[in-house]
Amino acid sequence: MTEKRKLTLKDIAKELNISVSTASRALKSHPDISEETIRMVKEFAEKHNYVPNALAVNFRKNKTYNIGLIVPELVHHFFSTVISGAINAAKKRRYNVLVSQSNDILEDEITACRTMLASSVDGLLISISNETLEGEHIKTLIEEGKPVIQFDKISDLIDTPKVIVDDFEGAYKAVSHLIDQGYKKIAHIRGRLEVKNANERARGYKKALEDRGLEFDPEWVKVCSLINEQEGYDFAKELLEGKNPPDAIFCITDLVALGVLKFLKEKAVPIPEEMGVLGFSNWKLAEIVHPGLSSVDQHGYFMGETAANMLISILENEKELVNETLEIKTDLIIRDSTLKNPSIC
Amino acid sequence: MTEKRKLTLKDIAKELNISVSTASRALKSHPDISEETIRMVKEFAEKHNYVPNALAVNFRKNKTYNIGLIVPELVHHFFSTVISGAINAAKKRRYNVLVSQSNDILEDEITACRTMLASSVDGLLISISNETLEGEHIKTLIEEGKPVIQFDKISDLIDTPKVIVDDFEGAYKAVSHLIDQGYKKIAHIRGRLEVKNANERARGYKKALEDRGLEFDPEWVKVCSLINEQEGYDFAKELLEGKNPPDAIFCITDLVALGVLKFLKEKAVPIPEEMGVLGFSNWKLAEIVHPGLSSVDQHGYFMGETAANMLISILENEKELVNETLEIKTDLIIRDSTLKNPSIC
DNA sequence: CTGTTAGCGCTTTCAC
DNA sequence: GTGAAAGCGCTAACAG
Repeated sequence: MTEKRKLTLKDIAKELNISVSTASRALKSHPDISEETIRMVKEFAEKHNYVPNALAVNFRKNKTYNIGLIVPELVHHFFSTVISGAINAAKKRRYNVLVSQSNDILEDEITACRTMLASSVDGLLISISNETLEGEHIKTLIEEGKPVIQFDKISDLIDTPKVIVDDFEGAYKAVSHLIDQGYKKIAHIRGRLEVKNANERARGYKKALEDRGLEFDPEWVKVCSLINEQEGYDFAKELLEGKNPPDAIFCITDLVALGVLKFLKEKAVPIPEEMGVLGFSNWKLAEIVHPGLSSVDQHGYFMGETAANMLISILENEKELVNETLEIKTDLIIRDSTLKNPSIC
Repeated sequence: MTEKRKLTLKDIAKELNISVSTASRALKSHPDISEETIRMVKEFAEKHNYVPNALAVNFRKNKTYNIGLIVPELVHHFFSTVISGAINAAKKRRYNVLVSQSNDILEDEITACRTMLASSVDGLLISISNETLEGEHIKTLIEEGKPVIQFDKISDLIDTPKVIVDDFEGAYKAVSHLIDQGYKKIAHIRGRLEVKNANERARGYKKALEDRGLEFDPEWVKVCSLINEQEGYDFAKELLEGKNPPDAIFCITDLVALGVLKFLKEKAVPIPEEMGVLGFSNWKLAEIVHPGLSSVDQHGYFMGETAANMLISILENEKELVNETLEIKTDLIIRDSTLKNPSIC
């Protein structure tokens, strides 16, 4: 590194025979300073390529213009979409985003929070790990005066503003659509019992069945733990080979639905005629797979933007910190995997 | 925000009737300080939950322990994998990563670089946009004393250390595999002519054909611009309907290969028997799609780790800044889409 | 309109 | 072993 010593205000002041404070004010076009001095200083600064020392400014102002963002997994279509939205929103307001991942491990999440704090972000956006409950590490951040906003995977035990997807409504819409299409025996491959999003989706599923007076068989609810393709495949097998096989399967996420599709294709079950399949998240793969997978879009990009803007508004004191919860509505994306009866759509 | 005033060294010093410098040194177990003072200070700090003011430390040391990372696109399997690797590697060495994206737009990349500089990262990892050529904005960073490392999408006009994938070798191995499988007329749907990675892959393709004395027809080379599924679909159509249809297609990336597969399935061309299809990048979808898509794995996670470690080594002065280029070898992942002749594998 | 001064919190040299 | 003091670069209150 050439490490060309950087020009400071002091240098400018000395060079122009003015004081440091005058130079500082001139660069900000402070009203006290004469037009001429301002011009002179700015010209000099421009010419010598003066860049204020950000570290010093941050220190002085006690602000970094960095916000932290922690997700369970980075290589994940939904989360990377959220990150993308958050970064773009932050960029517009001259904030940078420090990204970290917990790998769904509490220990890693705690470390990430600590490093964030140490490298002094002004605030934090977090989607918690499956293992997080009380979130002492998050409360610590808040106590240190760093505002925190939770998004997507949240804990109600941690009192912060929240941006979430309306999972209940998404599931309700999805299952209602299956019913509209004429499916009568709808199964649900759900997520873990301790995870809020999974519970909300399951609740939406149940409610839709109830509201429409459809049969419900507890055997139709399967609980994933890893939430991967293999589980989808295995549960599809279990469901189809059970005593009371369903005629549609609503899956906690697209990846699981993919496993279901795979099993059905192997068994040559016609989709959507004899079995409807519906996913959640509307990943790229839902569009790509064959037949196209109907899914619930969670608007991840918008979620990222919203959470970032919320945080920045708080940081800029545009807005008081109230622990509101913002629910983002989902969109049902209908594709071939549930279009048994296209006319009804 | 409650903004509980933070404990400073001065507070500790006053409380314990020692000087600030002693307190500072004690916390670092400086050899000059007596065991007892060290114990006392540490105990007090622990008890009162002292956290050093990172801003002040950074300012003093002229170092932030943040590194910047700019990619063309965040919602992209390969890049998010790289980011994941970089973040995890950085975390191990107590660095944080500031992530930004250029959307493949030069203007956005310049802005990102500027904001990075302003929020004072210690160094930068960058994969440039398709529009970047001279990279004045990157040179500026280097002049400001911030080391930069280019990865994946690089420009030889910008003199920095680089971490890249051995695209030539990857393509060469891929095409050689097709030849081994008995394919004789191998087409290539390639990327843009101005993009280095695309050229390297095309070079590998050509070389493999030459080395094995296979036919080459210029009609077999199609140039993508958007590099998406639709282009794959369209070019597959063109190729199959051409005068001299190929019996295998090597695609610049998995997404394009997916379009090819789609067309072939529609036309009921048996894969791999009558047409081999090979992708590049080994995205999740290659594994998921049916039939499984053979692809070239670029080891994105390792690339991210490598680039981050390289940068941090420079920042920590463990290593001189030499503008070496590190080439990561690819792995050919063979799946059903090219397994015409499994015995040979 | 401009300069002087103090200080942000921490590290580090130098002196005792 | 410990303390005093200077200073990193910038901002801002206060004084003229």
